Amino acid sequence: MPAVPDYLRISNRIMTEVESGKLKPGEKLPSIAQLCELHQVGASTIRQVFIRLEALEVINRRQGKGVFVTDPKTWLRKP
Amino acid sequence: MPAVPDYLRISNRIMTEVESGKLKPGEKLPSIAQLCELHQVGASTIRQVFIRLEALEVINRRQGKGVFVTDPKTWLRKP
DNA sequence: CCACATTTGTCCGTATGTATC
DNA sequence: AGATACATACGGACAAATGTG
Repeated sequence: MPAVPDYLRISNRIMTEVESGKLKPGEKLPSIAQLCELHQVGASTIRQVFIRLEALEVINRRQGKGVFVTDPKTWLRKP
Repeated sequence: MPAVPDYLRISNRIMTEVESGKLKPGEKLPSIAQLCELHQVGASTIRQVFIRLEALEVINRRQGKGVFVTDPKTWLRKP
């Protein structure tokens, strides 16, 4: 078993990319299908990523439109 | 379709029960099988609940042992 | 208005692995 | 060894919102 499961690895990677400026607030993430292809995982795994990132307020999901990145300043994190 | 999906409804319910004292910090949640029975959902839905609650640091999952509640004071929330 | 494609949303069942008791 | 319980991932089915023509 991997030390870090896919859904956590991908979540952390996305958060890092936003913090580094590679992904900017307001920007739309690739579609689920594209993320599946990119990370070589199933759609259900991407869904776990989204549930986690949404809980932390890192992303904003809009049915039919896409998934958008928020500003790191609004993320939920430890004090 | 329900205004609030199962995984959110159940997540919120658990958080409310901890805040109200019905569930105490350190306490073990019912098993996945029991939660499925209790809420009449599949195990995959309970998993979504756990992923969300873990992101918010409301629970602590320990493989083979169980899922334990944390103290509301340590939860991630909006300032 | 309608038809269609795209995209996200939700839920389920199953297979397999790993830790604990 | 066996039972229990959590962990991860996958694929399928259907719903709902959006945009385009």
